[in-house]
Amino acid sequence: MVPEGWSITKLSDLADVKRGAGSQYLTYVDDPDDGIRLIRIGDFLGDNPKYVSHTPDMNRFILKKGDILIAGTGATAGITFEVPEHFEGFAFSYNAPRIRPKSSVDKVFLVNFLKSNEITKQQRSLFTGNAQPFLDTKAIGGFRISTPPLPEQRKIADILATWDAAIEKTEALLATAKDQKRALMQSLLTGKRRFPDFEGQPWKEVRLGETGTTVSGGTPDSTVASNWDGDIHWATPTDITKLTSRFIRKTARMITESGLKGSSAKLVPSGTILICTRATIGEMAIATGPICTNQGFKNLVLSDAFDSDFIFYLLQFFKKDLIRYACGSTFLELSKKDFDKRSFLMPELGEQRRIAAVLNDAEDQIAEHAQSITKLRTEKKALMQQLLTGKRRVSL
DNA sequence: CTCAGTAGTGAGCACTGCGT
DNA sequence: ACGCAGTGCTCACTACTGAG
Repeated sequence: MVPEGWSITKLSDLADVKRGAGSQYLTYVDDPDDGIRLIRIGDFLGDNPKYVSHTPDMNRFILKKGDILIAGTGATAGITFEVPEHFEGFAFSYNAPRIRPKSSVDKVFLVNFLKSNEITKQQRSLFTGNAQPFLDTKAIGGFRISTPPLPEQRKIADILATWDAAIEKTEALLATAKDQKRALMQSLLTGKRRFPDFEGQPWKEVRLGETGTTVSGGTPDSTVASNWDGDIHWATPTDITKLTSRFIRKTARMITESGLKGSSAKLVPSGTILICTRATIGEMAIATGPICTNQGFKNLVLSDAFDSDFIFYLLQFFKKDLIRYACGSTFLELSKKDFDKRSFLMPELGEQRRIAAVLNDAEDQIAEHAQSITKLRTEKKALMQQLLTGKRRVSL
């Protein structure tokens, strides 16, 4: 159903679609000064700069403000990326085709449409390639965009832009909150700043092994079905890296009583700190209930003299010191012996709790902002669905 | 015949599961 | 605790195709 006054246009009529520089054009250089930056799919989400020499051939592959890039292959094929201002003048790679909007379409409207469900639905059927999904320029140019007249496009773009602005503002608040937490950790966990009630009380050097019991984990035999899908939480490092808070409440896989008994996995109580010590080193979480882990962990079951939140923040702050002692050729691993030996200066329980309370507040602030961002994103998505399909019309 | 664009494959990397 | 096997992902090489 096309809303009244709208038309369906192929992307190639609204924008110029070109693949970027293939390997035959690329000469990589080590020194950024010797060339220009090449933007690849990996640069959409994180910075992974690579530089190529700026030969005359490369002039065709230079990004301009307002360009949109799309992942042309791989698992992320189809996701789009707006070229930020500071990417202007960079080159783009063969696997990251460029979409350059023409003047007949509102750029912001188009960007939003390309990010909407309307496009992802179409894309799946357009992928070619057996081993890996591949989007050729013809397929990209064939994306069907339903467009209202320009004034309506602009109005929709304006509305969505205000949501983007709100998201950006909250992201800035989140960044500030994170900075503040870092500063608090720096001053409170090193004893640089003390609370008046505790001033003068010395901190003691404590080995991790002395804070409680260190328990490792294991994997039940995966060929025995009766070991799995029980009601005991069993964590792998992936469960930890996916967390958005310091607490772990559930795990992707669950094991049974017999799986627990038949393996070296051991159940640890609520309040235990689970620390990844294999491949991923230093990621950690606090258990909110009985849980066990695979062998990639050292789990710290604390004695009464230690506050789990405090120890969590302390280890998080001194993560680098844990990583430094990890060794291994295939991948890094921190042994139980080395883990237990690491020592840190710690105050008495009362001061631990006081410090933890301040850091918990800072963490709550961060979580609050992160939640607002998620909420704003969800709301924007719902709004996009309505506005970009013409289900909700704007008044001009 | 040449070359730009296209399609497919595999190298290489990072990570985790699991046997020893 | 150690290291191999397997998986998933991105990047880049290479061969093919068709236009000029």
